[in-house]
Amino acid sequence: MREVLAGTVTCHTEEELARKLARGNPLRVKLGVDPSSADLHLGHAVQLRFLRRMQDLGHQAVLIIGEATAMVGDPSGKDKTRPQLSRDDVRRNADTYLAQAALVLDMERLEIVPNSRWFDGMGFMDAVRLGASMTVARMLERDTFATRYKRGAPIGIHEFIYPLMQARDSVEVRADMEIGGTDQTFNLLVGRDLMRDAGLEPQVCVTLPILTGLDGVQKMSKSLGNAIGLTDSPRDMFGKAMSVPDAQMAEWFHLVAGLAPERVDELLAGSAREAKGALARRVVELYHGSQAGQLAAEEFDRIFRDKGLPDDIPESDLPGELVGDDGVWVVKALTHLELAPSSSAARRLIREGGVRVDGEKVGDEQRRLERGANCLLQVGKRRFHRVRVP
RNA sequence: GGGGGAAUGCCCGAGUGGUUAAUGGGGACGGGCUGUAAACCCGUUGGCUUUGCCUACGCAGGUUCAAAUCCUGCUUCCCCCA
Repeated sequence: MREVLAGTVTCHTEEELARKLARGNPLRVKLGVDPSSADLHLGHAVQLRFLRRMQDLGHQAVLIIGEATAMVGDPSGKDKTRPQLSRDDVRRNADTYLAQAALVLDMERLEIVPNSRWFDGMGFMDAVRLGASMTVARMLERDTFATRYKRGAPIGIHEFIYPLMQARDSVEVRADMEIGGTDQTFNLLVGRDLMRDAGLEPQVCVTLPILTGLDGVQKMSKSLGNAIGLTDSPRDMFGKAMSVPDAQMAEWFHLVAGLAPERVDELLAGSAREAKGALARRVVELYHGSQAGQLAAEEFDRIFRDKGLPDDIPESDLPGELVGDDGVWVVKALTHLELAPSSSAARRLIREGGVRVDGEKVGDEQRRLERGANCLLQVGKRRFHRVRVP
């Protein structure tokens, strides 16, 4: 029991969990994921890691791929309506999603179920019946709906359906436990109601903490640009982890590092710089192996402490059409390489002294790279690109 | 079904006929400081080979020498009444 609940926020209810565990059968632990975006980040990993722990404790993990629900869009924690995705988007996302989940879960012992399996077959009247199991008043109790309603922001009817669909999944897979972030509490609890209605023993609902993003303020989310993706390169992971605010370190250690609590206390008691280095290294190790962690740490020191160069600077040849008699205009090179979004922006960067060629600041917006040159472009402190001019 | 209000740049939000890519804040980016932290300081933040030109204030038209600002229609959202 203690092992199961370590690191969780709430559990509805602990008594029921104890009862289920006491029977000695493996629990069916459900996690629903909406492949609304293809990339998983450390925030998702908090839940995946919990699921993995349950697997290691001998329980059956059930991963629901929300093919149907993703097309509706989960209103949780959103202050506006989410876009609805097409089936193709969803399918495509689901594949990459699973590949990334494999970084954490034991895929051999994972039950993967798309919820389109039952929703595709449902008729309109079935959906109406599903709707009858919930009241508007209860929906409006929800924080996200309440605030949106009060503020006069739109709420689509389909958004009321979402929790019911998620709950229906629990009935279909006969979940013993469903896990989710704390923002999922309501959705998880609806699952209990529907299971009871269906004559099943209600699932236990376990909520997990929501990881704060790199900005230290908002929850980690790709669209907010404050996320570390599970497939980020070791260097990016390390660098991003180093930029986590100090105040967030303890949280990150607990939620993403998976280190022994004594070790965490020890690190936090020491120098902040060292502790964060250990955290960053740990993150890389988890997803790229211990050697990568070591290398990333060394490289980081070299680039940022010793102001050196990274190992693998991307290289490319500039296309011939950019080359004039006097070579390639730096501004064009920057936009072509996507080191700047537009040539106006590239000019600005030059003006601000943020562009270097072979380590030297470019002072002239008209600066060219000579024909046949092979030089190192740098934008800001961390973006490098080596180019050959034909 | 009737009445009223709103729509501005990445976001929030000023601006209600004329020195204007459009006050302010947030975010982001660049520079300085540093531990790629925080705090702080400075700068930038529509596009274009940029003394200039082009495109922008929901969409489409119109009035005017001149419109984000006025008029008409449309779209979307909100509120009140039914």
